[in-house]
Amino acid sequence: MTKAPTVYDVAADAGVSIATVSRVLRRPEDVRASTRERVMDSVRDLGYVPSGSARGLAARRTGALGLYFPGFDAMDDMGELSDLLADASPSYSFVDDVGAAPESHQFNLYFDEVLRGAELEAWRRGFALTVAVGRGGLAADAARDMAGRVDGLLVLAQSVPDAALEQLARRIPIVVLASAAHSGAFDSVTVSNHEGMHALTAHVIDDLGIRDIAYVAGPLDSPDDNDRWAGFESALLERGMDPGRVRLRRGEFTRASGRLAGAYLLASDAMPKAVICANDQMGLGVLDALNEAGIRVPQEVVVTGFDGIEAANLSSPRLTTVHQPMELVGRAAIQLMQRRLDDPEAEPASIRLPVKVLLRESSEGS
Amino acid sequence: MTKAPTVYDVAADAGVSIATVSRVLRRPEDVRASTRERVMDSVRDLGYVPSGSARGLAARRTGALGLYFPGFDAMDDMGELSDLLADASPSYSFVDDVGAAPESHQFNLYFDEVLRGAELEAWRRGFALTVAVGRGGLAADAARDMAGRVDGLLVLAQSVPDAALEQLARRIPIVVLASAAHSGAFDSVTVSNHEGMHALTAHVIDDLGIRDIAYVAGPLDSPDDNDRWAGFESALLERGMDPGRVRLRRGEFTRASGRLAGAYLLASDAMPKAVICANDQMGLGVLDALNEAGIRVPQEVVVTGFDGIEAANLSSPRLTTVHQPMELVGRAAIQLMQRRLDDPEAEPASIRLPVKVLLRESSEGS
DNA sequence: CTGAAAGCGCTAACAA
DNA sequence: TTGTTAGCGCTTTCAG
Repeated sequence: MTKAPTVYDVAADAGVSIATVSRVLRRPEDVRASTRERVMDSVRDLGYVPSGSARGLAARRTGALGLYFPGFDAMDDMGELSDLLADASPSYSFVDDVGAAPESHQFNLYFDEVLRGAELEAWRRGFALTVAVGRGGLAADAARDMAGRVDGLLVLAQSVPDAALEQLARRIPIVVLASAAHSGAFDSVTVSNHEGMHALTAHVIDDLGIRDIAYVAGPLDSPDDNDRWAGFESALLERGMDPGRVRLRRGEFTRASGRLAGAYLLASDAMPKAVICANDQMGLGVLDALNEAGIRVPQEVVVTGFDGIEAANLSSPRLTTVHQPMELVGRAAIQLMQRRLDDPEAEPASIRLPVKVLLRESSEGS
Repeated sequence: MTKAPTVYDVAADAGVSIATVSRVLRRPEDVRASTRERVMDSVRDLGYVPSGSARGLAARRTGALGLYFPGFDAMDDMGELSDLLADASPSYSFVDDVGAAPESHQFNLYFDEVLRGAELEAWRRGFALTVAVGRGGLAADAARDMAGRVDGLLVLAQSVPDAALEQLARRIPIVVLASAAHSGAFDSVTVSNHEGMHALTAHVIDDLGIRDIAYVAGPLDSPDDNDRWAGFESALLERGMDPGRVRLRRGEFTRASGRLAGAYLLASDAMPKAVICANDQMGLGVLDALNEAGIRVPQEVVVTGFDGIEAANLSSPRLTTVHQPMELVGRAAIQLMQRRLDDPEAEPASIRLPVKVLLRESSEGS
């Protein structure tokens, strides 16, 4: 790390001007082959690495896109680095984990997959991807900082205050994920929550012939939850059923709250023939409660989830669910961003991605 | 997106010099309160967002760290954006998923968790995190591009050719993840693969009293696999057992290859009393094979994995395994980076993180 | 095809 | 405490 070589060093070494060095790197075909090779040799010899900052400043584009998410749960603090370096801790330990059943936070999975899709698509288009996860009340600041270093920002719905978002939008393009709310102002990507739940509900009623249904909803302030309920509701209404008479439990989108909901239903006079849950975690929780009570799924009760997380595929019975293409959400968002970067004047567009109803053992059983 | 305001605009609006604007943003306490407020008002009014590039260029630090990983599996191509915008596709579809059992790629999980840890720790220290996943042969180029835009680079072992890495190291600090190979030259973070496997093996032999053991290894070129085998081997040697006589199967770290290994063992004359696998995926595959054959685990055969992925916690029976703290790997790497940034002359350090042997139903059963 | 020169927007001495 | 003034390293006309 002596002193990073610059265009000047390369130019001097190759006996050309800095403009030529720049050209060789950006538009090689505009430079005579012999010159180009001379420059490339110098680049290699000196170990030249172009400064992203300088390039970004001069070209007025950073070549990076940003992905901003609201925060995860708080995490355990880890030991200080000094301890680790001192090798003070044992290199392994035993844990009696028999009977345990830790819960992974659903939000992480969502983030992971969206990120993966965004990263892939960004890479294919030659962008770097910078990620940030907001914590506490500094969302606006963090987002602003990020906005200063990227060419465009992908933001998960509700992770940044609206006012701040509009401010940022004056500087760089914004694409909002998982929210049609802003659809007038921003490009956005959503999934067919409503349609998916509607289709699943219709299947349960029409194909399985079940009309005695309980619904396990999520938090009131979740747009996803609202959309899903609306899809459920409309399916009932279309069939002349009264949504108001459905046994409704509200959970926190967690497995624990699903288990609670399941317990509640078990304690009631009669179990419904189907329990439709607003997400997989809660569906798995209901499954837990039912399994423990010895109720057979799906013979006695059908259970369904929503999201299509991996765990829903590993439960017994495997959980029927509606899969949302999280990875595609990330990819589509980048595509939208590219479009806007290419044509800043385009009308704000909204992509709604299709979902897949995955019929599995928790509803289709013998 | 009319025209992004700059320090000059803010300065003019607030009636101060650009230096003062800069100060208000960087070291607010060096500016008189009244002035500071005047500037802040202008910042707000104009919607000023500092340019990361300009800042990075002038300060010679970008405030970002990079995380570079080797590529995932190829991904399906998605429809073109135009199709999605045209809303040509149905908003949902049904899939008969009964009996299916898709496999998720273990590597993704690893990446996700390391990333999460790195992001958290970076954020706490005021760094942005830029991620890149290498594909194909362009690893060196991608890494170089990244190196130009960050203050330090975290690189997963073997994701970048050694020669390229050394070149980059002349420009910015490098921290290598999951490899002690480079330990002389770079800061690095590893986990106690050897010790973990050793401890697990010792448990099987000493506590469970099993000496008839089969081993399912991973690919030959995996450093992780080598370390784990070495741990296994040493445990045997210490007890006067001959590793050469162990039934050894080599898999691809995938569930499918584990299932194959299981089938092979089933077809042999006599099943061993324990099958120790070099990772969880293969352990789960072995479990699959045994379950299908009606062999009781752990009563007839004990099965163990390595990694501690979520799926190993959801299988039946739940898989005994050695958990590696992937999230901590990410966090520790950032801590090491910080240390080097603070003191470029420090000796290269290597952190080895402890693992946890998780004893679960696949080994501890009644 | 190549060179000269003018910035890009900000930070950091150094003065005042 | 605040202003002046150099650059930071690169891209990009515009000439030649």
